[in-house]
Amino acid sequence: MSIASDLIRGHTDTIILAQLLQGDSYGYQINRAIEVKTNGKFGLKEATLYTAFRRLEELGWIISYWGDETTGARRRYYSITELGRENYYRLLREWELSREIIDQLVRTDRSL
Amino acid sequence: MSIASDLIRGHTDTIILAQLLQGDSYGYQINRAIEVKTNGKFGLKEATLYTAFRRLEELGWIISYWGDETTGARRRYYSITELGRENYYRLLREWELSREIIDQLVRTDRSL
DNA sequence: TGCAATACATTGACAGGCGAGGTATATTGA
DNA sequence: TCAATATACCTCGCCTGTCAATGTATTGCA
Repeated sequence: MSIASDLIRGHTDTIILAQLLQGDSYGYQINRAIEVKTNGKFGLKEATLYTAFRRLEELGWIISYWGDETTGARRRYYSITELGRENYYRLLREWELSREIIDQLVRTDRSL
Repeated sequence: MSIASDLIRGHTDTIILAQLLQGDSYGYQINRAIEVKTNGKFGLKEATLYTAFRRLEELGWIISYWGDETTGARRRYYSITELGRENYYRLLREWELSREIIDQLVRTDRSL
């Protein structure tokens, strides 16, 4: 069972920002890290990942630069900005709030 | 601070089904119950609510019937079906799984 | 009389996820 | 040697769910 698109929607930005908070990274590695973290249970689709990078860079939450690989495929690295950091913390709070609300609503309240 | 559309997306069906599991009800009342449950912090938009009813009925997860109000505005009542019940439990399990995964991913893992 | 509350419904715009397709380099093993 | 696999990036267009705006009708109350 994998996570439905609609359940992940709205969290991709936060997930990417959380990864970048650990240090600069590039698309492929970020997705690998996510897969490792979830024991292979989850990974962002490539199209989703790169769409998100474009969006986040346009918002000024991340900036990108090309790595100086002398061998192998080229890598575009991403770095979180101060604005990105601020928004990450905001999104995290929003998640925590909505998690509680959803948790309350998707259950029947026989026990209340 | 209210819940962003993208965070609620994918949960409306589960929320509605959870309400109907408590007994038959109609749109307006279901939304009232949700508002009460969350102390006014959250409510589904009408368009979202009625769109969801159409979708759920088409799926065969709920059925509807007109109430026999002799006074006041007419009410369309909804009832959860056996298929709806099964899917509710499935959606609940999916939420519990995705909640854990998202929770893990939106945080930095300094503590791990 | 006119306003708020109750109650339902539709339309069209919008945004994000993603399947499908594409490019290029390096390694490995049959 | 050369095909397959892994690494690494990217875009187009479809699909789906949310929601603002707008409309209808009834009832009660000031």
